[in-house]
Amino acid sequence: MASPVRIQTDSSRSIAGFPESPLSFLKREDGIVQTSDMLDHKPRPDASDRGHPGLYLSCFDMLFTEDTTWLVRLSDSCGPAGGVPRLEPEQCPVIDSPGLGTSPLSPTLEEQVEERSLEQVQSLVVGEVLKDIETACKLLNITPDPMEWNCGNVQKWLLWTEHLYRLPQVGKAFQDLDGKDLCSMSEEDFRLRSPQCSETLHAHLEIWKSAAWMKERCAVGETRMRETEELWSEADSSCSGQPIHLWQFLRELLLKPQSYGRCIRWLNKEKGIFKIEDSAHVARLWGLRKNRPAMNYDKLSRSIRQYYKKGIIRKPDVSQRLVYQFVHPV
DNA sequence: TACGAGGATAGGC
DNA sequence: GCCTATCCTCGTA
Repeated sequence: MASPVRIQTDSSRSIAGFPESPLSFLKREDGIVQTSDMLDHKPRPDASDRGHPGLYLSCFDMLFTEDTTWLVRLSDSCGPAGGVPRLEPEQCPVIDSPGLGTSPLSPTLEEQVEERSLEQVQSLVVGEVLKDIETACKLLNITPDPMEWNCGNVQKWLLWTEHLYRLPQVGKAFQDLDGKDLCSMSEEDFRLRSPQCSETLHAHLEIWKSAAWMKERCAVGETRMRETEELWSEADSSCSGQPIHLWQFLRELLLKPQSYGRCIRWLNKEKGIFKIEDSAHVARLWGLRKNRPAMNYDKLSRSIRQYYKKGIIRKPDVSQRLVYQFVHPV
């Protein structure tokens, strides 16, 4: 299996300085790009073994290591004199592969086809990142733009990031910061507060900032927007201002199989039958959502069973472990 | 050992 | 009062 996508911020150009820093380039020497679905979702020990604070985004499915083969390059070419063309997010990234488009000679047909394929796959990658950030925002009930976060939002994001990358708890080191403070921090600032996790946190924040920048500056693809809005309109509980119920949260996860299909999935959507594939993971997500770090499946399942009496969830006719059924399917 | 069922209690809203 | 978290006992696979 080819190595996963890796994103690296180019330290020679400050991303923190925005706005000239869209998530714009993915590069790899052998010209093979992997989409999120191809990636391993487990933290890979080899990165930490090398002493590299690799980011293994179990949800975002992106990677960050010190390996410079992959590069997220800041584009100052989005438009003349800093102007930004109105590009769809899928159009913004440009694959810059050695041997492709850099030859003084006209590229061969084969090269052109390969370049187009790379662009398409890369567009998928960027699209997935944006989509996953939106999903995380909904689950955490925070805005996608870190600049708008209050201290509580920052803590939620930190919890989420700790969870994604199996980091030690770092919330206390950042408890006095809001989003603006966080975004103004350099990697060195992160290092001062959290020597262990500074690179991971900083890089992850840069991805979020880049995504927020793209969302703001680039016209979001109408199709994707519609799809996203439809998705959320089905199960959006976070916009109502009401506290989310567990059954709503489970339905949210079920409606995003691209993100959570590995931990919870429909067995029979028409009948509302679903299976919790990774009980611990679902419990952790629920704990994150509710700010209950001690949440576990034992407690979550007890809450689910409370729905039996209310007629919201029940066990299916043929009872199976970790399988439940919505009494009133979507 | 993990999961399932359900009683009891506490706390937040 | 409702909802959820938490703790508990007991049973089952």
